[in-house]
Amino acid sequence: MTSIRTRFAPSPTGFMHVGGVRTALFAWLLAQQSKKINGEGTFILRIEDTDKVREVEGSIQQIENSLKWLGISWDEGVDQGGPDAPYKQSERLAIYKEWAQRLIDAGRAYADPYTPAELEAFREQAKAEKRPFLYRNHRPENPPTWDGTQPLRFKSDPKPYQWTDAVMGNLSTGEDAIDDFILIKSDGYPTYNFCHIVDDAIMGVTHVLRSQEFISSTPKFLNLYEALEVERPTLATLPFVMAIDGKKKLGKRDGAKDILEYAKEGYLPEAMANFLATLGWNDGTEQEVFTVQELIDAFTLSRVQKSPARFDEQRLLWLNGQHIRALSLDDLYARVEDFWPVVAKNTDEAHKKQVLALVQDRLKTLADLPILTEYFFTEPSPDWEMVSTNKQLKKLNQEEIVTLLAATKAVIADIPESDFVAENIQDTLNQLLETTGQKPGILFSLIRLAVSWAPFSPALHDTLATLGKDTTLRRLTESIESL
RNA sequence: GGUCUCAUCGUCUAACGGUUAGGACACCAGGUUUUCAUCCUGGCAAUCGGAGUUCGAUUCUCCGUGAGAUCACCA
Repeated sequence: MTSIRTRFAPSPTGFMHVGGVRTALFAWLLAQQSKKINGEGTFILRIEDTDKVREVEGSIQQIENSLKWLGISWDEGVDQGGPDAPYKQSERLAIYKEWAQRLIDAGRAYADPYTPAELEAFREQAKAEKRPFLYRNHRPENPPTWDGTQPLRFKSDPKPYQWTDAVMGNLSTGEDAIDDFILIKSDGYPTYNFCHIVDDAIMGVTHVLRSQEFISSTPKFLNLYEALEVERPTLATLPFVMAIDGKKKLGKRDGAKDILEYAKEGYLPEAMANFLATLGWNDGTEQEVFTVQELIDAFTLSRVQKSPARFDEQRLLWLNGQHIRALSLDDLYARVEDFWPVVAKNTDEAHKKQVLALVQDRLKTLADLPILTEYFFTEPSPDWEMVSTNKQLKKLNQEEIVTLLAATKAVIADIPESDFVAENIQDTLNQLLETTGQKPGILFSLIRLAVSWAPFSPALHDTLATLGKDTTLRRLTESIESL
């Protein structure tokens, strides 16, 4: 494998959604793989800001933050430079002008003399005659010298194309797909169609990954590569990521979320990377859960799916749980810093870690932490409806409840402070089961509610051990008194 | 409308032309002495339709059908 150079080239028009991030991820994986195999591999972050109208303030920062969150770093790019700096297209206008001049000199570009109204008339005429509109059918015979105030058009060489796409396989089109498109707009900025090809050539990009919507523009690009006499990179067209319920491609207008929203919702970046990578790609084995390193090793363009995939949040949620459980306690602790319930604010690290260990298996997202742990940090309010609506406990009358809780208090109080650990508590409670003649479903459920007043909690003996002897006794007392 | 692309369980997918069409998510049932979750076991569930090629098509070809993309001085 030769050394791979890939790039991610977003336009700064807002936040990043999952579709865009997946394209970046695949390109990055390819570069990392190349780095690993032969020591060389480059991932470039280039900003395509040639549409000043659609540009959104702060987008570049947002894009960088999104990539960083996912663990994607770039070797060359806007904020850190590189051999082909600048990496912002609005700062490269002179380069595009120079390349455009080459095309003009070679007779492959000309000034567009028509007004927008005239163009519109051509279009309507074509529509009325039910034939496709092609600008080249109206190519002016003696175009004016280009002075930068008119758009500069590519003089295309229409012909059928056949090419191989690294994902889609063999593709072909007829000559109708080729037209005289605009290279440089009348505002002096180049179009995407032109400048991305120039930049990819200058930057030595070997693999161009982009989403499916560009597939029908590819023949135009092929035509331009020839006119520019530059080598064509490997083209890889990724299928769309579709909206969850609909059949439309996932876009900002169709409810696509900012990737950073998922961070706020408690998703792990490695889970998101795993999810995005396996959305439309698999390594041919039955492995479902991948670390980022495993993805780097296993990724191949040839195994990317040709058909669009739907964004399945259930699967993302499951993967997130898998990755949370794979974390060491210390690592998890570092990640949940912003997710503790506010009442845990002044709790010491040791206790928080103890609680965290108990709920690690129960977290689907980091944001589940408060509901799972709040009662460890603050006194819960007794809610006897939880007992009266419980299908096992509702048979108990008030007297029985008091008797059982009082008995529990007594045996708990008998455990020496220094022996108040899960194992001993379990033994004690098991004995209590025998002396009271109760089933675990009744006695344990009652105790669990009396000390936590939570809809669910970890194993009872673990919960009590973590609460500590004093707290356990206090809550039992409070619960009895509140009855 | 022109051009182009795609098509296996509800979803994500596996299957060098030969498999009882496999796995995962979700869902359902059972188990792990309370709950929730984890974990384990089992269950439900698919090759868009029609021709052809072949001893044999999920797989190759053609025609339909369905879905999507694109036809900008947006990227």
